[in-house]
Amino acid sequence: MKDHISRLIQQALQALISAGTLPADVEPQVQIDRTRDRDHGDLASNIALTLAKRAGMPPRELAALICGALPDDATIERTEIAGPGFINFFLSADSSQAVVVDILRQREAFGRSDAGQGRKVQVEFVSANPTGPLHVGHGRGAAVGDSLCRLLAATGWDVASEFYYNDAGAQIDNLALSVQARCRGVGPDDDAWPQDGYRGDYIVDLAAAYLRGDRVDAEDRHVTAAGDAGDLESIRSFAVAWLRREQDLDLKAFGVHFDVYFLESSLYRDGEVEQTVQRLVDNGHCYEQDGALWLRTTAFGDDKDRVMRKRDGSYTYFLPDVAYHLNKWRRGFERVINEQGADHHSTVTRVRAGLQALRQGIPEGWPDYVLHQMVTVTRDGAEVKLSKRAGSYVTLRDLIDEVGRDATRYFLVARAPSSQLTFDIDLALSQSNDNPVYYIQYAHARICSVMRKLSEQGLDWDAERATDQLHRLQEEHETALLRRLDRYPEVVAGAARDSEPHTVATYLRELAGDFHTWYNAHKMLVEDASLRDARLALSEAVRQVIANGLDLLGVSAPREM
RNA sequence: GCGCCCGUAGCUCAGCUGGAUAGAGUACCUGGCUACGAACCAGGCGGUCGGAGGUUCGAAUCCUCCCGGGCGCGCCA
Repeated sequence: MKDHISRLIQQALQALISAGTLPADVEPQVQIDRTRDRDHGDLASNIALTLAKRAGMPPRELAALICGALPDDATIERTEIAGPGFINFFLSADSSQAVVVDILRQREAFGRSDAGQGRKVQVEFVSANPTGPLHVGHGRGAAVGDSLCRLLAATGWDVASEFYYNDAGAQIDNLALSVQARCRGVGPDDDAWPQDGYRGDYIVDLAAAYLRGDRVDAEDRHVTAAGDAGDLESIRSFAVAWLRREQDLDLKAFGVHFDVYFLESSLYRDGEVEQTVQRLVDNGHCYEQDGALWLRTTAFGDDKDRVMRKRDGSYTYFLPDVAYHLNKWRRGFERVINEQGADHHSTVTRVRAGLQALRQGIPEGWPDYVLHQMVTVTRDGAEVKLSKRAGSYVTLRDLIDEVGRDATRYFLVARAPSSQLTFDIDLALSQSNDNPVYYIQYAHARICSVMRKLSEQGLDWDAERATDQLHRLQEEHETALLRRLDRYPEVVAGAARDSEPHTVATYLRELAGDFHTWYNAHKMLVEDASLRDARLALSEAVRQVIANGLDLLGVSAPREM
């Protein structure tokens, strides 16, 4: 609807330009806003305000000219010039109810678009190293990243999700040593326990599984334990596979899928790290100092230069990161979104600087980053900091087990990633209207239930009768509900464009609220039977949009609760 | 000290690339169940948008400075 009005204004402006009223070189960016106040109509444009100066006339005068030049169109009931020069559009009743027909025709496709035009986008998220169970922060990354994938797919992008992990660095050595110590009966509090060794009960389970000679089949690797506590190499590969499997199970329980698991070690194996160093050196951006090889990232906006190759000859994590992103670029992703915890924000400038230094024609702002802030978990008003299994942090598994997948996903995605998030376990558990996810799911279940009950009484609604009655849905609550439904495609498009899945969560809470309000005012059986079909059609449209929206968040839409 | 994020109603948070009288939930107050889901609804109370300047027709939104909180500043990842 917004686009439609926008086109009409464009036509009016063209007409004014042809008539010589407006200079020919104006390039109007027509902006249409939803009005907040019903008195201001349905849609409003500030076009006259922004063009007034160029046109050399007062905004209200220009607004009147534009209104006069608008082509005749059935969707516009009337226009009004208000305030400093806004043009308010009052849409005809028929046009606002048309959204119901649209939704019922398009079903799952309602809200989807082809904005991405099949272009390739990659979303990398979670990317936890296999040194322990996933924690709440990973959970936030998983919820946000997966919803981004769903949103991008829904808006016409060719999406690939990816999980990147380091299976060979110092952290993994540390893990292997911890498990080895445990295999030998050493405890975390003993003197023989490795420095900075991993604590947490999972090390105990891991050691036991290793000694038993378990076989692990993870998403991307399969390993059988040697069972020999002296074989550190074997322990290492087993521990990595074992923890990867545990993470996979958590992600699966969370409803999150990855198309590709990318190993940092493969960059070394395939020579891509070496090639990257060589190219950087050849491009003249490197220098040696204190026995290390540095990259002059300050030439690309970083605040200090970075070491690529340490004195001992090994590479810092920074270099494989650059090699990894070059690899992504070569795979043809014109858009890449890296979803990470904000504690890694310093890598953003660094990786982009490294990519610029490669001179491969990679755009300056590539790749995109979505950085999420910290998550704190509270119960009974106090912060929860520990879990038995992981020791020092709350695991994703803890939350899924305690409050369920749906509530966990909703809560972790419902806030802007840039804001810190407090996960209130008591709220997530409560099955009441306090809890937004239950409130939304309840609306869906309630509609299904109503349809079932009416069907049992032989009162199924009829699409033709509904279409005939629709124009009579003009009561205040129904108008609000219809307007809300009409906004859904814009919400989805905006959430995908700006990488802000939380706007979908907010929208659904509001839609559910509008529905409950409206429904309670119009019980279908007792109210005007001549409107029943239209009202049931509207209910079904609401149900469909809730289902579509929840699907984008990876939250289920239950038919009964 | 430097960089990034945040500061909006008592509380938890929205506020769409600047737009009209700043919104929602919750809490609190007042009303509403012989009804297809009351897991609900109607109304009320509640904010100098952290502070001060600036940009402009217009600023919670953009710029500068200050205050407060978080995170990061390693030849760790």
